[in-house]
Amino acid sequence: MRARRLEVLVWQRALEPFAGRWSLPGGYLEPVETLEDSIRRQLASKVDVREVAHLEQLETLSDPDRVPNEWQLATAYLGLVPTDADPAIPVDTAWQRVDRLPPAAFDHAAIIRAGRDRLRAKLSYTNVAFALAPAEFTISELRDIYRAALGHDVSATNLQRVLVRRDVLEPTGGHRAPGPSGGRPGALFRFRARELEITDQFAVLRPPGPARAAAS
Amino acid sequence: MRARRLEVLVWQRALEPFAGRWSLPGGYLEPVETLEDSIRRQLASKVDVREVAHLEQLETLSDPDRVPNEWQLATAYLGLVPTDADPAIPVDTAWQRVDRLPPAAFDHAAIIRAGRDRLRAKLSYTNVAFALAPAEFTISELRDIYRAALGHDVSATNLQRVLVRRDVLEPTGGHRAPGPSGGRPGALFRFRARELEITDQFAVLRPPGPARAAAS
DNA sequence: ATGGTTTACGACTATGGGGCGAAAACCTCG
DNA sequence: CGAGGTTTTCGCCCCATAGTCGTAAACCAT
Repeated sequence: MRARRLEVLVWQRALEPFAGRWSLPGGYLEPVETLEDSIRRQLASKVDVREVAHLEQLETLSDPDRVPNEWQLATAYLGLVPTDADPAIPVDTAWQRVDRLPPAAFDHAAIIRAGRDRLRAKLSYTNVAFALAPAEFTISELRDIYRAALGHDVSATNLQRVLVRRDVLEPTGGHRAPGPSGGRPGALFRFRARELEITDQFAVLRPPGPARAAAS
Repeated sequence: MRARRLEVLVWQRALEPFAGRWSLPGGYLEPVETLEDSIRRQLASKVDVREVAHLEQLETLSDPDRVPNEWQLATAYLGLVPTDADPAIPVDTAWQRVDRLPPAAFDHAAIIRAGRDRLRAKLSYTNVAFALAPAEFTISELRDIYRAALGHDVSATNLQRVLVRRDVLEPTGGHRAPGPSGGRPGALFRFRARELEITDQFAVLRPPGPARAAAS
């Protein structure tokens, strides 16, 4: 999230193929390391992004034509960085708006779309947003994040009610001072957990029985 | 689905490592082919399964220790076969119950669990069941499939209502003759589509607006 | 104090799944 | 041919949860 927009970190290729086009950060898997270790290594060395709050595998691409004159497999990962993190990035890299992406190299446009879709879906039934939000935030700020990621407006009332009921959000007790134009100060919230949790309530055709356990 | 049970097709390894333990069918990626092509080739040649109604990528495993004395990556796929398909399988292969799996080789037990979980989740918000069900079936038969895959009982009333409302099921008009113990003949249904479709109704925090389109 | 702005909260509505019981449609047996 | 048993179907009601809206609360500036 940058400037209330969902953005990707990409770098502009200097060499052929696809010189001048934008490419996702990445690199070769070294022996002997895990894919995830490799990703973290690439990010740390090439673009200095250590604040990755969430990392998950998207898909392994194997189309023989995805790289010209070469047969190259790639495993794409989705990595999320909080809004308040502002990593130093090399000169040839930049944050680009996901919804107005300049021409991308290889199949990276499709990967980015897949990542965006995965994020959108998971915003509905998980607490992934913890990986985009800062430690504390008001509902309005969180609303901006959801709006940018989902691509449409979101009701603040609803957002708060849903996330609090699901126990993914909790109030910190603090309040944020209002802006220059005044207004009631917003209550601060935080994510109860800062790792992926799934809300299982979406399972349909549930097991029978007199309702699920409820704390007294 | 075999005998009202969710089962996996595995083969018993003859050689070390893991001699005697059960292993998922698979093999090496040949140059130059897609991962999916490779899977289909392996299945067709090694175990003669051509009736795979649905095939989707699960995950790529890269733990350096997943194969002893060797560094081997693997991409796991989930493949589903309808109940009425009964492929000829080699002597060293067998269908094994997923919920009572004999000792598996490598990390295959985890893969099988991941596949089962993916299937369970998708039964809730997609029409994957088309890949398990025969062309026509009664609600009771479909109920058996859901029960076996989900691991718990399912209400037939609910199953029908939900799937028909979502427009994933449609009546064929035919009826199945009752069994030896009598009973009302069940109406036959079919899946409207025989490829993966997602029910988007689960998106929470929907875009605002005066309800979504409704056919007049 | 007044008006403008932002946030919070309660009340109402809509949607869709779960549970249950009665009715329908078939069997077998006397 | 009727009675009893079995399986399927269907309608009705309940409840959980999300979406909408209006009003009150809490702040600013003038």
